[in-house]
Amino acid sequence: MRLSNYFIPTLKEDPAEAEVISHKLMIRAGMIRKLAAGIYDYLPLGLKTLKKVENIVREEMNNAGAIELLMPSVLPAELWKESKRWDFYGKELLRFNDRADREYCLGPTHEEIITDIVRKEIRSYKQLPINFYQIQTKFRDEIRPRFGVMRSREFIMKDAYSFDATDEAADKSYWAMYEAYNRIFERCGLEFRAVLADTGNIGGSFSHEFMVLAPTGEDIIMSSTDCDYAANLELAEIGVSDNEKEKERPQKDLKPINEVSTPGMKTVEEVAKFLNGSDGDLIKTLIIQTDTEPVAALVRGDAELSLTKLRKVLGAEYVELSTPDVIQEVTGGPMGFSGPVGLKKKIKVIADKSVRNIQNAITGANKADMHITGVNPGRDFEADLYADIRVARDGDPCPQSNGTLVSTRGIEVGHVFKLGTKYSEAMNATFSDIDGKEKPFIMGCYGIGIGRTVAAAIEQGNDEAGIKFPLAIAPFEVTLIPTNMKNENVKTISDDIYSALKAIGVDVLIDDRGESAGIKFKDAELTGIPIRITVGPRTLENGEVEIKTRMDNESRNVKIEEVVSEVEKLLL
RNA sequence: CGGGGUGUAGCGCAGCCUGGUAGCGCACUGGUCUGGGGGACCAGUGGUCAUCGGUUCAAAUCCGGUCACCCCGACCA
Repeated sequence: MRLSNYFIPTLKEDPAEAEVISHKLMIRAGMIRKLAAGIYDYLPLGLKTLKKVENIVREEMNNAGAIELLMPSVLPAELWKESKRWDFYGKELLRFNDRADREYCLGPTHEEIITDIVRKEIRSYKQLPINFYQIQTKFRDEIRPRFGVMRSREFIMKDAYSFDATDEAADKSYWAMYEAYNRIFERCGLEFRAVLADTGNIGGSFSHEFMVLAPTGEDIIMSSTDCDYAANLELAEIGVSDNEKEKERPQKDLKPINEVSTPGMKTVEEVAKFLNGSDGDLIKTLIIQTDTEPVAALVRGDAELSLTKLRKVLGAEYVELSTPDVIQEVTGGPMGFSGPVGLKKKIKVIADKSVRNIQNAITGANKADMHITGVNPGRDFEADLYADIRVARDGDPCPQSNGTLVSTRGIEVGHVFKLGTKYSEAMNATFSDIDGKEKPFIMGCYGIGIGRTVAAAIEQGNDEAGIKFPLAIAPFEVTLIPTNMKNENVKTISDDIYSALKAIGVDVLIDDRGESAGIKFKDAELTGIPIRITVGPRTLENGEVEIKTRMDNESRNVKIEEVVSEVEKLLL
């Protein structure tokens, strides 16, 4: 490509609207422009990068046996009503009506649509397994889009859906995708990690997220120091700690319970300080609303309740913090003074396992401005269940080895789910099995955010000068810079090298603008093209040109005749 | 949806408090020089000051409504 015939509108200054580095750099490098909140134009350079990622994804999906198709992005309401997600998906689903007042939405994901295709077309177990995928624009009306294409409303996603006859076969499909994802992100040149994840409102039985490691990531990953255990913070399990192992806890000095006045003190810190205790001496009692009934969740004062873990423990669809009204009704006291002793209503009490061995704890008294000291689990109240319901922290024991958990930040670029029969049952999608019986398909779904992968690569690779793209997904492999377009020798040799590289299939951009060398260098660095060849009178005197690699910013001079073979070596 | 903020030339910003000539840097156009790190000089182009209304002799500036965008939070494949 000749830059004089191309379009890369770079910017010298950071755009005011951008906050994170990838967003700033994508705008500055002329890859994207914003059209509306969370909606972006991909300019040529951005599109080119996107296509590189898409091609890697497409190749690996095809290798893994998945079959590409394309579904519409405007979807009729009927299918969404069948799966009940028309009601459950909420405001993230952008809905509208056509001229005949029929209801539609813009597709945020396509489980319903693919299930409809499969139930109409696949009759027999003999046609299974089958895995369809597409690379397509999605729309999710995010509450708060941000960080450019990392969390946009309209975005390009690769989504795949597997259909199997048996649970074992479905597991096989799942792990095949898991492996394909590993290859995809490896080929993209990213540092990433697959971690256990929550299934969220897609539903299903288990899932992994593929996280690109970056300090600016929105997600927190807990991983073990001694084994390969890694999970999203919200559901990272906590191993049994030493003090939890002691079944025979010392029964000394159990104090009687005692009501004390704690005027106006609602937070753990305030109460602990007032009563000369530490945060860990408190048992925090949270009243949680579930699908069916309110429950009390107990965690140590220095810990944080994980709603995700609680939801799993309860087997509930939804859990959320109760409103003050419900708290008053259930506990008899106002918000901020709840405790497990003397609850007004008999409700289920779920305690974190770390609560069991707290002695002489402080809890709310279920009365305004009152707390109780000397509370002992087992003596003063009994939990219906002790379980792991708190959020893991750095240094917590690993659930699978003797290691400890450490936190890292990541950007979720892919997610694989084993769905089971959630959609096939809801939509009556069945096949005839070998025994002649109609059975629902066992499904899996697998997503990759294409644009987000590009942004994540930039978050991972950048410096003061701009982007450092991994070779595989860089918009161009090589940029060729003639430092002075008025110098005939420079021009001729540049053109020769350009033609030679093109002839062997190298994706090369020649900066044949009449700009000064400085501007060309700045743009080359900003756009992150991995290999830069500089042709200028200085090195030409010795019959040489300069080769510089963007990733390590190392440069050296090579003979003109050797440029092509040197580039070939770098591309290997 | 709650809290905060911003809208002035293509981009980044000043001017607003204290009402009276719309300004700076970059970019852009023409020219001369320069030619390995966003170069210099000369001459230019470009704005309904988001929008609607109010106050005033006079509004970018003061007041109110609306819209858009950004940040924090809750939320989130």
